[in-house]
Amino acid sequence: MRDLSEAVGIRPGSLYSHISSKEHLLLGIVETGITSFIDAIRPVVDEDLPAEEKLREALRAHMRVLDGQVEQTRVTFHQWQYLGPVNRPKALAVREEWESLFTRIVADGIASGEFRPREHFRLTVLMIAGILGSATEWYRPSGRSSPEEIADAIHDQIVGGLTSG
Amino acid sequence: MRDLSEAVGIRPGSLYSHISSKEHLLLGIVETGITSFIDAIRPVVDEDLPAEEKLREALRAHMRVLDGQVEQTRVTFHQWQYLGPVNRPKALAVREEWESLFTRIVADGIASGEFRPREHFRLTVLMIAGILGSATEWYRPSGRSSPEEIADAIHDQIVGGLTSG
DNA sequence: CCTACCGATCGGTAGG
DNA sequence: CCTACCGATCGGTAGG
Repeated sequence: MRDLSEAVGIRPGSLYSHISSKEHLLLGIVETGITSFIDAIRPVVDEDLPAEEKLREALRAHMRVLDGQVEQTRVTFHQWQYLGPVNRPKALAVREEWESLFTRIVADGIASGEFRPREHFRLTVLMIAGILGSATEWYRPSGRSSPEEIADAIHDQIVGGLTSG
Repeated sequence: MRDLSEAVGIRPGSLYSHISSKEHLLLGIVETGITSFIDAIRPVVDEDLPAEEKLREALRAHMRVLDGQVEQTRVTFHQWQYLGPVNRPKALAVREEWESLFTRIVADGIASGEFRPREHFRLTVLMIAGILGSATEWYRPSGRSSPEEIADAIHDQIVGGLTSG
């Protein structure tokens, strides 16, 4: 909180006329962080597109948002676990809403026959979420690959695998 | 450190006749943690097997080690970032050694023609690492799926993708 | 391994 | 938004 107050140019104690507690501030960062991903991806999910295209556009939307807020996303994806028993469930609820968007894309794709049926279908979603979560760590906005290039490489890997394409 | 001392049944200050500092203790946990994965996976990489089989066995080895030490692995994969500038590079070096095992499997598979060539080949390794890192969060040893089942589902997804198999 | 303690830092508040 | 401060907790040490 001292670092924070210095960054915004006020005294440590004065922060508390803007926020109610350190933890509530963290919750806010996490909630608005995930919400920005949800807002970017949901329109894609609602579109009338083949599942494969939907997944590609959803991944692109994700990477574009990440590109614009890497630091907040690092907090969003990894620091919610330090919330207390009152606020952690709130953060988890929003996170599950985000995950459910990918669940819908994959489930619809299987239902329509575009994707092959999978025994551990929930695992596929966990893997996509895991890849995007880890991308938060290694993605650099200043890197040589654009958000879209990275998104398409992820898409290609998830859809085509190592053998086909 | 107070929690820790209580858990082992000695006074807080007495910990320091066993360890030199809190951070050095963390480094030890991280280093031995990753090393146990490396030790389990390296023999597989050195075997004479098709790349696809190598990847399957490496993933199984990983999930078996994870199954035996979930808590230590959570520290290993996520808490090394809290090490200072002196010790973080040491932890990163071991982590990169772990990652390099998967790099070799994928690179060999591409070289032998078993896997299709990929533009962003390093990305594939980052995705595998990301999936295994996230598995640390959702894997439950008491769950209905064995380590091998999970490993094979991950293998199936990475190799076959969503469409072929 | 214990007793006793240190200085630093933490989130947060009272009163203006 | 500031001054001034609180009690709690932190990693760690001296001396036995």
